[in-house]
Amino acid sequence: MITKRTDNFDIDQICVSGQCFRMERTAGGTYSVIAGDRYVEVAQEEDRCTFYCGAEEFEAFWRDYFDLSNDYGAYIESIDTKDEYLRKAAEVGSGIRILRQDLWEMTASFLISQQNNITRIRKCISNICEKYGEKKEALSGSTYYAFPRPEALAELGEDDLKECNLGYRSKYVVRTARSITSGEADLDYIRSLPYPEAKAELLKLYGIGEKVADCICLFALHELDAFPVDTHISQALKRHYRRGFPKRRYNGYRGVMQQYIFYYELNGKP
DNA sequence: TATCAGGCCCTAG
DNA sequence: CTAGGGCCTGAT
Repeated sequence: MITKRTDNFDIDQICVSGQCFRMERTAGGTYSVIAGDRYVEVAQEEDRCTFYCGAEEFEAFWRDYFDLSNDYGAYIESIDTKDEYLRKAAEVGSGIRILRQDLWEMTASFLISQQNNITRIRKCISNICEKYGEKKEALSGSTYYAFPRPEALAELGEDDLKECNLGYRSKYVVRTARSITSGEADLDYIRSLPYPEAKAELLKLYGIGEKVADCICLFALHELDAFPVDTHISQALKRHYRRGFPKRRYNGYRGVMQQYIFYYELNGKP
């Protein structure tokens, strides 16, 4: 295990922010995090976090995963002092980080997320992992399931994932998995592209529209300019930004502001 | 019973 | 190009 001082980092806020679906509070008050085929537990007290993994693994993977080398205080300080709504939202969600998650896992996860609620999204993903993912054992001895590779889902029938409660999204996931294994879509290539081109490639996949593509860009490709607009964000923007959200002001990190607003709308209000 | 939840696809006009 | 119906499923 390794303990780090962490500013503007709140593991609970990250957990409920809705960008990751395989992080949860454990009985012991720590958080379990599954990313691809990796697993770690995190405990936080104030501004000190303990990661239950070796120092090498922390440096090689989890530091980047949690975006710990980035200065979110600077993002928050840049907010327009006259924009009380955004300042409040950022204050409430100041511990949020934009994680660097796996591209395939985010693609499948946000295909599932559409017209769906977070509780059920988590359930769907957990079902898929248990049915098609590799069973693994953590250092602590607890077992978990890795997220299945595209190959494992590509061979299914289009409706087979309905058994995992995906409903009509089943064919979206299966067809997209097939596009990837067939080489029709190349995730390594997409990863190498700048934001607009990467988004355009993602939009070619069956079941991926504007909102889902932006979520994938933000949470997997770490394109901080991606600004996913869902029903909640859309309503918040109408209420607080009649003349449109000042995207220009936050050029380069608009997606961070989107997350503060999203978190505030869903979890921040009394 | 109807509506909605972190949309997208497809078809008409 | 824009509007609108249909789609799985569970919660309210």
